Amino acid sequence: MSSGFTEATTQLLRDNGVQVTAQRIAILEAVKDSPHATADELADEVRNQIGTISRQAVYDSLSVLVDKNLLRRIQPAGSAARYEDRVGDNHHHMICRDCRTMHDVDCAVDEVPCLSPSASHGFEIDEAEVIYWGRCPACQSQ
Amino acid sequence: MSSGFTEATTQLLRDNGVQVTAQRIAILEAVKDSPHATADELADEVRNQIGTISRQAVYDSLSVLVDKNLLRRIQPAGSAARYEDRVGDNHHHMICRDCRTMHDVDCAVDEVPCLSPSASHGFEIDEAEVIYWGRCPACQSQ
DNA sequence: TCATGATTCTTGACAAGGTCCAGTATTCAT
DNA sequence: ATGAATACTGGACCTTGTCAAGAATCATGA
Repeated sequence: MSSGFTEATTQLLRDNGVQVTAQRIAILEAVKDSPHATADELADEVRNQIGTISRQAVYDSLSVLVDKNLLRRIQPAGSAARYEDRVGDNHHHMICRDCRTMHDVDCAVDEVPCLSPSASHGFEIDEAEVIYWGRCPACQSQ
Repeated sequence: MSSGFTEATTQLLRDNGVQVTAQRIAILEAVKDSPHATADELADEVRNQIGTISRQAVYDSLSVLVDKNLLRRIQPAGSAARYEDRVGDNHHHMICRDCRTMHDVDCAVDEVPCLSPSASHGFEIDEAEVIYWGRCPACQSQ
């Protein structure tokens, strides 16, 4: 948005060994501005900022940023992948079945139990993804 | 498969207010035979049993059966929807990042905590979906 | 500051997984 | 047995995402 933001974002990319391009800066800032947006929504937002971007560049940038752990990808059942910049903590999501609104939720039982299923079958588990499904207050009152 | 199975399946459909058709019986039995299969895989299996079925009928049947709670749909990131007939208990899944094998896992912390996020934001939660991501023993030893 | 090579972006084709629609066939209740 | 309700078929279509080849951009050393 402002050049101040852009500068910080540039530094963030550099610090993480990601080549700096206008597209990547714009994508990263778009995700910050609207967490839980889809690739398509982000593309639209970026076009408002820098005029134009190809679909492929959106997907490429998002992949790189997810790989470098600057973004997190969430892929709820029945909808396109969504992205957020809140990384490094073990938080989960709550999604409304009707309007698909997504909210962040802190880990229910304090991080460790989240990674401990009752029987691991020899699996080496690195992530426990939790999604709470239900109805948001707005949709309940209808 | 055998007519004995078919009869039981017929009854199950009737008991749940689902109109009985050859396609639905075949779908339901295919899911029993191969849990965690995709719609496409199930279609193939059904074709082996009853000769032919349209793609649409597969999707329609699966939707009805999921709605009536005779099947459960699981939609892990990066792969097509999968179906299982183990319904009514609160079990979760563990998926190998490499080979995508899916295993059932009983609820980690005993059902109740699973449905209790730390802050519900007014949501009325009806399901906590948990997916453990990691690597299966086979893929670890490579 | 500029040339240079490496990386990234654009464009267009393609694929998987689902959905929509109109017409036909089946099932169920009377 | 028959008609109304429901389900199935086949084909077109949409969305989300990937692949590939050439053009543009970025980072580095001189």
